[in-house]
Amino acid sequence: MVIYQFEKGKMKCPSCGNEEIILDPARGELVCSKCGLVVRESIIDYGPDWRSFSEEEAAERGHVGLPLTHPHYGLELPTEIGKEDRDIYGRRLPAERARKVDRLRTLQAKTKYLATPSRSMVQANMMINTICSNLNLPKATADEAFYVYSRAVKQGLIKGRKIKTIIAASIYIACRLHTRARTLEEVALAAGVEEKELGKCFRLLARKLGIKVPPLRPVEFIPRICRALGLSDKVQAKAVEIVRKAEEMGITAGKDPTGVAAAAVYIASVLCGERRTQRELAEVAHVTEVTVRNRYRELQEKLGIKV
DNA sequence: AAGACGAAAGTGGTTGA
DNA sequence: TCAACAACTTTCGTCTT
Repeated sequence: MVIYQFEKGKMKCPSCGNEEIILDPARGELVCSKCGLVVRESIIDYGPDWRSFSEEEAAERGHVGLPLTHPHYGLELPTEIGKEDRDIYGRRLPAERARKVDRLRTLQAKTKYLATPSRSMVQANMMINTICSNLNLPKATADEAFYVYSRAVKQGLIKGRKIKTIIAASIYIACRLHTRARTLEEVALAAGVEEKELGKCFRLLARKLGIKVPPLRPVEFIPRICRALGLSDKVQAKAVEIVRKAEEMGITAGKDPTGVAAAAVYIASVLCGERRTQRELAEVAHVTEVTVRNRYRELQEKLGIKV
């Protein structure tokens, strides 16, 4: 994701009117080529900073940059008005000034209290971070999850439900939004909640918060399946190619994406001479051999692949 | 003997009346 | 709310390597 797109000729130097503005990537600044004026600063590319050769790689590697949210309530260093009515030189303040300062002090104490997050929010944030790190999710995804969770709290979706389940659902939604595929099963296990409950809660949150959750795609699972079975990049690339064709033909809709991914990897492993058994594929993809087989057969028939 | 294959029956979730 | 439906799972017998 590039949040700032620089195009030549689209910008003018406010100082000299020069239209050639150049980007200094090291400093993150746009600079006028003539007079050197910094036209724009703090330009940050939140996209990946490695080259990636496939969509999955891009997804795996696209976790660069600071998180865009700051759910660290109560952790920042506060500025406080001192207790004594003295200026920086240690002189007593005049009575009128002292009254004002005192008033400010009182106000600050109140706002500080208001700005302090509730204990439960801090706890929720900690829980989210713990679960996310167990799932090997980057900080940015954990922050997204916290954001979803806090919206759920604001909308009063918590009462009557277990907090843990809402948290798990928030994490699951964050995964989907960040295309870092995790199954309901995995998130449920990591959070210690029932998968069924999690599914219900996930749908509820998505609906009530109006979050459009992009559908799970088989490609998101391929790198992890390949890694689990020690398969080469070649197999991975082949599997991606197969899935992409299948998607184009519309034969993946409505099918369990993990099953499709497993079948594609199975075919790819055979084609590349790194054969794994259907059983192995089924195991790492958490589906049955039969499902692998059915998808495999479909892919083979519809794509005309001979194994 | 292990792996692959496929049929049959059961299960949980979605959809539309 | 209920029935129909598609997809997935379990189970099991047979075929292939």
